[in-house]
Amino acid sequence: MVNTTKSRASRATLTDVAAKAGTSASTVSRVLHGGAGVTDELTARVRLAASELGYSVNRQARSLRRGKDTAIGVAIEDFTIPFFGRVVAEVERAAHARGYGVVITCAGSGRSEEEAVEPLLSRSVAGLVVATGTAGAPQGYLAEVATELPVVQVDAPAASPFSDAVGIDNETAGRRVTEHLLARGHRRILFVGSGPAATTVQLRRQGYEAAMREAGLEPRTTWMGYLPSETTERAVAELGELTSSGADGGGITAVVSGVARVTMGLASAIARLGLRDLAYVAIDDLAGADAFSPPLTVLEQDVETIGARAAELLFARIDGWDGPPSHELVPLRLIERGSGELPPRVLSTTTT
Amino acid sequence: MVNTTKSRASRATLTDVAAKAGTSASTVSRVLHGGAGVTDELTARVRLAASELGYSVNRQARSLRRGKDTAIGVAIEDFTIPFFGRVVAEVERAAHARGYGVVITCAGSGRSEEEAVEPLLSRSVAGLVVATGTAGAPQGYLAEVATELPVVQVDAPAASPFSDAVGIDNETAGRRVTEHLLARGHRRILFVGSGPAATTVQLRRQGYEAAMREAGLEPRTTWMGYLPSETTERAVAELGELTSSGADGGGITAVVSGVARVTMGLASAIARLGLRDLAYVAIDDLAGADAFSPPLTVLEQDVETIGARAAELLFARIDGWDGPPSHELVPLRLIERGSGELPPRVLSTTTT
DNA sequence: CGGTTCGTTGACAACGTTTGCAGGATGTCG
DNA sequence: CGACATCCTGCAAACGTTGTCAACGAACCG
Repeated sequence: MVNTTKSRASRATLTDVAAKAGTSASTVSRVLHGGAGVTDELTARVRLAASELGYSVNRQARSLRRGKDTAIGVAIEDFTIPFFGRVVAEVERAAHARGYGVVITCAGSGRSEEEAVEPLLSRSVAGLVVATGTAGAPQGYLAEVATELPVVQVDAPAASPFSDAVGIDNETAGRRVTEHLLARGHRRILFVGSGPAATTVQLRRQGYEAAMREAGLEPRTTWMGYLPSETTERAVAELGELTSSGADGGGITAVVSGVARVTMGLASAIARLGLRDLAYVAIDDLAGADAFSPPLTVLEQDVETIGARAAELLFARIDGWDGPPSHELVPLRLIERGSGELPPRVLSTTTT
Repeated sequence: MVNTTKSRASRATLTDVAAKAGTSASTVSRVLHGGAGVTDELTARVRLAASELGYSVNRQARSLRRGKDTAIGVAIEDFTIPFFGRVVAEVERAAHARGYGVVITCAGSGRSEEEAVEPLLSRSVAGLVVATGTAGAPQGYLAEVATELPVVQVDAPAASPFSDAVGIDNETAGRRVTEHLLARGHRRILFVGSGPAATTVQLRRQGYEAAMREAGLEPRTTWMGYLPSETTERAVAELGELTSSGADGGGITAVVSGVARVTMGLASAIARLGLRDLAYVAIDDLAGADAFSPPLTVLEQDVETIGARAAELLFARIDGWDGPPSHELVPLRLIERGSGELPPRVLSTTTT
């Protein structure tokens, strides 16, 4: 009763609840968290007092005492990319279900790994989900962090000796889309990536190249910009030439987009250039892919499963599981919508 | 030196630094945070010791002591929606620049406002960015929170008496896209929204209706699903009928998409139905809008500015600014890409 | 040369929670 | 009826930081 006036100003504390229930803070803590070993009658009294005061735990104090926060950290390369947003959504859902908070940080755009992750570590997060796969290889610092803290990498370019990872088999992805086009008779297929720095894209390209070489064909790769507009401009400038008969005896008849980032711009360029007979397959699904004409054939990765598995692995580690580092691969699904099933364009100089 | 072995196991503490520098924790705190009133020589010694030990502050302890965390909370309706991802990116950038962390929570999908925000409040965040505008009106709980804590609402349906808000003028948005179509001769224009519950969409519809009535025309509204696939199915079923001559003497010749959520599905349906002469304008820009055929005319809101201003307002409040609640409106920009500039379709029963 | 003032530093308490430990009460068995 | 075990509860310390307060030394002025 003595605290009633005060507790209006700020949040009610354990001591407030204890006073109201006529007991001690320790017991209140036990009732609300520990659970066991308290009389039913007292438990009820404490519960009542707590709910009347609208008590909820002060997590700073708890974390300070325990040395670990009931929160996980999520480091994302770029929040504006839909892939990462979907990962965040899944991870947040899992965390919330377990009473964990989610602290985020952006790991892209020139920040060092250390600079990006420090705000998370200084909060003693219980674990880390790191999704910077398209940015580059994991650096030394993250390995160091992983020795003290569970870390799960999403969309990691390769298995890590120091942390769990969830993602797709990027090389297989590159291979599958290429084989899809090869099976439909395409021979001159162009691979488009966002830039040589992104290791996941490099792996996808390796799959593409392997498939091409096995078919006795010459791979051809080009890089386009980070932003859709950059990609579009570049693609408009390049695609016109590339699709017409080239020096090597014929223009390309099909394009593989190696990463979502360039898919949009490429599609714009193809539409703008009126290349209606150019086959087009993209790795990563895209909202609105079936609004294109023709609707876009994509190799979809199950982002929700990736996010969910990442969270599951992380919480297993937090709960003390101590198996060897695992690298989970999530199945891919090719969605045939039309653009990837176009036959090779008949060359302008030949039959009918 | 005595702490060296220990500090390898966990993070170095103020006391560790103090011991190494041969001074007290208070002084180290002053050097590293307070700044003033310490000898240059001692300051240097402390700095050296801190960097050698790789010290970084334990924010739980600081927050516990200060009563406020150097972190802000961000409540988002749905992380998979690009709009919110972009807001998060901007807010995170601003927070990081000021040394603040960002704790996120999802406020959608059946969670009560209280349930969503509690994990943030129990961390004593210094302020809140709430972006749930498309979900519904702010409820009482948030108003209560806002009395104790700076709150900025993003994409808020209306000005709030209890918190700052940043967004667009939704009614004007609805009006502008409608007038754009009216100016091109359209008379039978359909407004499509995601559902009557979203108040921002309701406001946009009011703008649409006002413009229509002022032109002496009858507004027509329909609601479509949350997911693109739902919208597509519904739209395919409805649009065919609506665009052919109807009971009122003619089918619709133009469509307004009231919110990004349905734009994609609508575009898919239009493409699938082959309605090439149906004019189409959407509120909210969309990645890939210019890959559609014809490229999609949109009324774009400057999401980056919205996010940045939200952060600025919030930090101004955190710094103690105490002006009246403001409701900032961010300018809109109509991007004519083609789909909105199509002339009214000639009715199948008439001339030529 | 003594007194006062200022500048610099360290000791200490407190933030709210958790948890080991001890103490008290109750019940049971010898 | 006494002793011992069991169960429940409260006390107190600790987590790392910050900020108040006092103390110490030096410098300056009278």
